[in-house]
Amino acid sequence: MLRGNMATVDHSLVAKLPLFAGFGTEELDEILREARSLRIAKNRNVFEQGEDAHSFFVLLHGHVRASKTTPMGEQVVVRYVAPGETFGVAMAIGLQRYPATATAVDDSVALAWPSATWPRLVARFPALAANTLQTIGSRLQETQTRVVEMSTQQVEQRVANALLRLAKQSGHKVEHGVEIGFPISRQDIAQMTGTTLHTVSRILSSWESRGLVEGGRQRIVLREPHKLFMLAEPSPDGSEPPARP
Amino acid sequence: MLRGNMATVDHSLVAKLPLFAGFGTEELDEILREARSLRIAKNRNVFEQGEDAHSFFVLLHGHVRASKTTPMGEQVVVRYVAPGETFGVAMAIGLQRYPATATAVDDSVALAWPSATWPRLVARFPALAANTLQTIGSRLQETQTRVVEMSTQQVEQRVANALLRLAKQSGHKVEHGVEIGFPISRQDIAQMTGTTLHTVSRILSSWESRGLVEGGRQRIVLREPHKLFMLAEPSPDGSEPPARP
DNA sequence: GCGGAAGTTTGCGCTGGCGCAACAATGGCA
DNA sequence: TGCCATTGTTGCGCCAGCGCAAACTTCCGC
Repeated sequence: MLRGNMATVDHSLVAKLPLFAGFGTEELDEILREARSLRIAKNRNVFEQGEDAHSFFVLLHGHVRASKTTPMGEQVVVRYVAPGETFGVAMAIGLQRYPATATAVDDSVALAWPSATWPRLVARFPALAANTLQTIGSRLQETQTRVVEMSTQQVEQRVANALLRLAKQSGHKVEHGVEIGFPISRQDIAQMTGTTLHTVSRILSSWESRGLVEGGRQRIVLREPHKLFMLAEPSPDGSEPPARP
Repeated sequence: MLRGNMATVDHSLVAKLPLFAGFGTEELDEILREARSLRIAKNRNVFEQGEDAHSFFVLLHGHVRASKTTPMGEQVVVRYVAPGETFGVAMAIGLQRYPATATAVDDSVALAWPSATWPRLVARFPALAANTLQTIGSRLQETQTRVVEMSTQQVEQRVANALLRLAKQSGHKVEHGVEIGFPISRQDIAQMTGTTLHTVSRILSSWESRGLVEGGRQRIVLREPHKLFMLAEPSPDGSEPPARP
């Protein structure tokens, strides 16, 4: 079954989504009635950069990578979407087209609303706009943090930060540490941190030899998150002179 | 006069702000009644990173720089605020504290609302949330563009892009080109592009010798915006192989 | 008009990380 | 089971841009 109606969706799960914070059962039903659910097979695109923003989504299962391609053909990973998060909300922020490509990195399931329903839903449930504002605000924060890191940190620190963030978002405990909950290549990490897969590979190799992480094909386990954290965090020990007195 | 009521503010100007798009005169009055206007002398902070987010602002005159300081004491310029733009909207996106420091780079005037009024205003005028959503969405776009640039471009291209953006936002025509409309140092540009003031200085010197720009103390005139644009734009001529086939 | 602070320019040497290249390991699929 | 495509590893040389340092210029306050 590729598409279904909402009767098949776990209601108690949907009710917990940030997007629907503060909504009652009836309101929820009214909103969900407009959505369809869809499966996305691993490595398929949900939508592509530049495409008309026909729908917005909430991810229910799986993981989705949002990436941008430059005119030169280089790719940059914008973020990974975890279950419960919204994506493709271009229309809500005033865009006619998707600014990035969304690719399932695992078999995934999402709810989809036609973008055209957004204005009506917002008019009827103003809290939707407020909730989305919080979400987009958080994303802005994260993106700015990334800019700061890229401006001030070395590659090794950036990679450490990226992995810690992924582990926090989508990590699950395994025998010897925390494993990133979806397939991710050296290339992907490079595209998240503004470096090359070669450099990422070297860094991970070095970490592996020190017992900090354990790697595999598209697979990373953090064995010593605390040590990684120390690597990531530039210690403000020696008092740096403020640049602008 | 440091603080005044709204009677002194040019009404036709305020009515054009994106934040108040679609508002009628009476609604506008009701909102403006809650604001106070304030002057900020050049080089004074409107608020500081980490400080309690007591107010949000709309800039009426002047220019404000938003910057973040890392634990190591390094500064990164997040953006420059031009007249008409909102800033310090931390509360609206769910933050208790300002995530950055706002500094007037010129004598400036702003409207200020206590953050506590935001929930009430939004409840009364849902369009406020929608408008703010658009604004924050645009900012997210810009910040992501910056991430992409920092990931894929050389320093020279990034500086060119930064200057072109500043010129578009706050440039005014002068005899021999377009001048950035506020004082900006090499250091500032370095902090916008993730490099050092030395490198920026070298680049600008090189450009100046080629007649592309004209520099001065805290002053930059773009004499050949089009040539700068060509420098900034990585030409996708030779077809680059797509990284992810 | 003078002195000092802030901003800018420029030379020099060094290095983090990139680009290239070759090879190895892994997993999917026939 | 064996082949092939994808992904990962590693050595080597190079260079864009950083860090340091010194000198110069402009502006501002006294």
